[in-house]
Amino acid sequence: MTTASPIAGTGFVMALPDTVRADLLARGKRRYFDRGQIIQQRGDPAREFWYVESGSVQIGRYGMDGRLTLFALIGAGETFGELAFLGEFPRTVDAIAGSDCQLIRIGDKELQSLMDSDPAVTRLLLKTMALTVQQAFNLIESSRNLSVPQRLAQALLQLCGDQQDGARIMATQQDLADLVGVSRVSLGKALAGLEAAGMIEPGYGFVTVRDSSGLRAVIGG
Amino acid sequence: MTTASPIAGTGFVMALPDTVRADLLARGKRRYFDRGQIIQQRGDPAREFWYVESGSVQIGRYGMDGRLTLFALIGAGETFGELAFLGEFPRTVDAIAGSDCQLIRIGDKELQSLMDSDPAVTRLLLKTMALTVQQAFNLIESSRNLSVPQRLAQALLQLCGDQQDGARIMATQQDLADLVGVSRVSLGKALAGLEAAGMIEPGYGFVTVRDSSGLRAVIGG
DNA sequence: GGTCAAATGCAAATAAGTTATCAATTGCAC
DNA sequence: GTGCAATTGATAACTTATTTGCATTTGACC
Repeated sequence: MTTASPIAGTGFVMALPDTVRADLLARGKRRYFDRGQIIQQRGDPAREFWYVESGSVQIGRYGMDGRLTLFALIGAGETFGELAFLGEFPRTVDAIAGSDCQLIRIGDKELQSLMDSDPAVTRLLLKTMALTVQQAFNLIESSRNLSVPQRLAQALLQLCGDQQDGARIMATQQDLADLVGVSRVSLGKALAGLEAAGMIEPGYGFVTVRDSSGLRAVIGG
Repeated sequence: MTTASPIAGTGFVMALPDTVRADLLARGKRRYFDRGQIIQQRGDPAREFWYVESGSVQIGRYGMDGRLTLFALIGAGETFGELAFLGEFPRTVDAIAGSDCQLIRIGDKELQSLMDSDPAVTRLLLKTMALTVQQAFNLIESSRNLSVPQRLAQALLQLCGDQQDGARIMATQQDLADLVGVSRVSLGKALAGLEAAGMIEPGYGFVTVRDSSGLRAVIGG
């Protein structure tokens, strides 16, 4: 599973110095969640944030009508939940395990230890959060000005991260539809279009990226 | 002019302790911008952020095709530009004076002095940014799940802030359309709907809010 | 008060996306 | 292999919003 999130998930931990990161991962408490299990809900007190060691997590909001507004698919190596934690307010988004997954909990104690081992951590957090806001702006802008195929291309590129062509994105069409913010029907059409252009190959529960530069071209023009 | 921004503008300065704020406002350097004048552009180095003393500022992105994606209308008492400044990256949004306005510049020196006079400022900044992200999420969610009249009601409520009924929002229908993210035609229809319900009165270059609780009801159901 | 640009109002044609169904396919568990 | 649930494919009616073009109104300025 290789994912890089559009927003809400960050490479904060990845950006840490090697020794600091190793120390964190060695000492952090691991927790396991089964697919579909709720990790956090809106309104919960934010006593920690999470590092995803394996598996994937869906970040979004489940409306009272069952509607899902998905903000991000968080993959291995990324963190989530630092916003409410650092902002000291209750969770404003729901998090659900997208697959069986293994997380490392970072609470006050661990964060303090992090800050002690590297004074630049505070600065890094600030930057990380500023970046998150920018990505949120990008999401708003693209949802207003780009067509569905363009937004899909954008989402696919973000999900396959730095991977070269051939990356397999583990997400159903419904997942992608929720992420892009359209119906499954519309997403299916967009997928078919990109497939016809030879840029991707849809599978059962996954999508394989064949021509990432082609996807970039779709967004551009 | 009374505006409270949907996102990108914050009450950071307003949240400061009285004496600290007074000190900042007394010592900060004022700059004046004429309506339509460019305050900052994407790509500019971010050497400061701004406090709006009077007037209003439009925050958004002007696409190469002339399209505008408006993220916020910043009014008096709010700040903007802290994201790129604190994140230490170039501006990612354009800022244009929405009316003749008077700003106070806060650069490294002023921020340092702020932090010296109140150690809680860093924490406050972090919270401020986390809140901004939440507001961005709200914007994304509502643009996906709410109808145009609902989004318009939401935008109007945010723009009139804590004002009681009777608040006059200085914004053209085109401004509102850019902010809500729809065409002027669609916005006009939504406005007409709210007017028919007696909640607002459209004017020439402004909108008067007559029944803010009615607007809230529109969003809710 | 006359002029002019900005802002608003209006209508038809067009485009885009959604909802609601139902059928076909895939892959896992037994 | 056989069931079975999850996923994908496909279609049609419907709703919503956009685009385009032009007419009208408003308010500032001379």
